[in-house]
Amino acid sequence: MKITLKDGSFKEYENQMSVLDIAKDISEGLARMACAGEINGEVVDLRTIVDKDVELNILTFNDDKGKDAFRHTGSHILAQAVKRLYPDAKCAIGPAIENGFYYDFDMPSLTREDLDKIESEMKKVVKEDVAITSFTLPREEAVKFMEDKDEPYKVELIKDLPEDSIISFYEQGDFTDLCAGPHLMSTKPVKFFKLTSSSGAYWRGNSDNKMLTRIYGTAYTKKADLEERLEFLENIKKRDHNKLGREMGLFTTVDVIGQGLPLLMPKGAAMIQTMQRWIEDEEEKRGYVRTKTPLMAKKDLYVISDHWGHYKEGMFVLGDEEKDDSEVYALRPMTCPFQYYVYKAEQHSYRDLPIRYGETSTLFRNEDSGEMHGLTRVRQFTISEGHLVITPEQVEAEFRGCVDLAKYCMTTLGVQDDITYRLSKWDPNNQEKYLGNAEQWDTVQEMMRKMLDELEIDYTEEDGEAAFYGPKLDIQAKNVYGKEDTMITIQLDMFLAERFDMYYIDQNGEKKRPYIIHRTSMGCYERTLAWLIEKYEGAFPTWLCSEQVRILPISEKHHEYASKVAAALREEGVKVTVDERAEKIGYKIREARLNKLPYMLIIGANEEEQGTVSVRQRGEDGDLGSMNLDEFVTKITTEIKNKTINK
RNA sequence: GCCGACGUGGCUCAAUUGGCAGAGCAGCUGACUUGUAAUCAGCAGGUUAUCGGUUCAAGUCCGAUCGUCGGCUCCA
Repeated sequence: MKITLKDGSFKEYENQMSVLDIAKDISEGLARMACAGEINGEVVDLRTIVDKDVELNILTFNDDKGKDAFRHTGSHILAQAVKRLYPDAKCAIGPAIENGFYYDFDMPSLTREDLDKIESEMKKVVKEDVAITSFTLPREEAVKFMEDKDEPYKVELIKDLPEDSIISFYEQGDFTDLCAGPHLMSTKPVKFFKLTSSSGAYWRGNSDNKMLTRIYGTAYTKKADLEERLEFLENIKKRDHNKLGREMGLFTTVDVIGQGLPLLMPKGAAMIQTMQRWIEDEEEKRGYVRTKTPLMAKKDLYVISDHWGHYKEGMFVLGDEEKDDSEVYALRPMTCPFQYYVYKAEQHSYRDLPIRYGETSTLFRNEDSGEMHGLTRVRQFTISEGHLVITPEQVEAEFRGCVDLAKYCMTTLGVQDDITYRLSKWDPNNQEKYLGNAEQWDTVQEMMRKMLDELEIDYTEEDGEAAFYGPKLDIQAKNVYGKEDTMITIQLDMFLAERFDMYYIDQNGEKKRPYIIHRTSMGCYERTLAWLIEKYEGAFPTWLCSEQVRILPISEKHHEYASKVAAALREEGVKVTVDERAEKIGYKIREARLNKLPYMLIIGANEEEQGTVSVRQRGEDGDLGSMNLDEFVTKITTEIKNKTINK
């Protein structure tokens, strides 16, 4: 047989061989590093026997899939250690994940001390160099096998597989697990690992099921890599918006005000106001008209839109349905129907369309108590929400316009490389969650896919992420911990116009249903602020800073000139303060640097005499030397006007 | 909502494991009038998240509530 390798070279063998043996034949070094194989693009075990011509790639820890195999073995070592220490624990599942692995057990919750003990036991397992072997059983015997071991979760998993399945197992010493593999040949290579945390997790990710105990860990082939990872985890805490944003005085929370209700402090509010003014002006340039609609409405409105049916639990409802149904109101969780009634207040011709409504819109959503997080998941938030009422012919151009605006926003904020696009589709296996039928969904999803392809946008597709009234293009970003959030959304809605009886009069004088695009330009301002804090570690682009320049007079003698400089800058719209405290210049500079201000102007006798300012930029080597005042004013106003992203 | 950890001046942390709540930074007052990352001195700041319990005695032990965090579930 002929084995073609990744580099194009090939090897010929007379007899069948395992992937590992082929690796050994290539080099002993490669065999030592091998975690798995890849045959014709499919991941296989090192034990897999090759008996015909194939393309073969040996995967090591340097390959993502090799990493997964390595860490998957890590999760089995964890399970073996847990079963030794807690024989009553029942195993559920234990996959490799990005940056590590986890394993779910049905067992009492664990403390950090427990994790340390498990870690020590894992070290023993590794040291024992336990050989890992695999075997298969027919489904029925596999069920019996796991029943005998009293592993009910495994039994359930096997029973879910087709009747005629051959079930594969991996065995390492006193531990055997149901597992599709691949795995390393022994426990020995998994030397450098750490159990990072434990938490609760529902069996099969369903909140109706029992909560299991999940243990998270990570593993590396080199000690230095593990240390680097742990150090990284320690360091990102410093950028966490929830810590840094509070430290910097951007926002705070108060127990008696309540969960998910952050207070934006003057510095944070100033930043959000800057973004809001920018977006509102930009939208106006792009043909948006503004509405200002109520923050609450009678429940009847939400009944028409069917939000009442889908999300009543998530709304802040005022009044008592039992007592007097006509007096039941709810704080608005979205703006759509309000803007629809703005549309409906007048009759529209096809000539009026597209109509682009925008509103800086404060919304209220009664999120579950465990969901709230800093500024990213809150109960009251503000988005630049918009609804485009359009004819079917305009869908493509308007969708393109929305994407363009979104991209413009991301680029201006300097985060264009940190985002991914997701086409959020309905869940065909859960149709009752959505309006309309399969045919309608297929049509509109296909329409979106086509538009995205034409725009050459690289996107993923995901089932079950759509709104109940239509598919979405979601622009996603990850926070410092790698957790993903939606920053911007563009949604194609094919049902609500019908429900609200919206129409326009076409060329023939007939009533027609418009399409509606729901979209945000700046998603949630709070969430965007959080994202910027983490992205820039608090050192924001100048145009976004609540304090762009701080003037530092050397002594009291220069206060007058300092105020003159401040006035000149303020006149040009620069956000400037003067530090008039009787402190040494070194002290003032230190503080301004810790505050991550973009510019400091140091002012003393020299500057006053020559009508200059001594400019210091944020960062190391920030000293820009002496500049004429006019020169600096031009520099900073240009920077602000151009929304320059300075490093 | 579920599992777990945590909650001490504005911030960061102490309090010898149940025995007088304390320090640094920040703040205020005064002196110093300063040239590119911390001048000195003094003052003030607390019902230890809240409520209840155990105890001669509670920041410390127990319970409830509120909040924060790590996850799960959810996210129009």
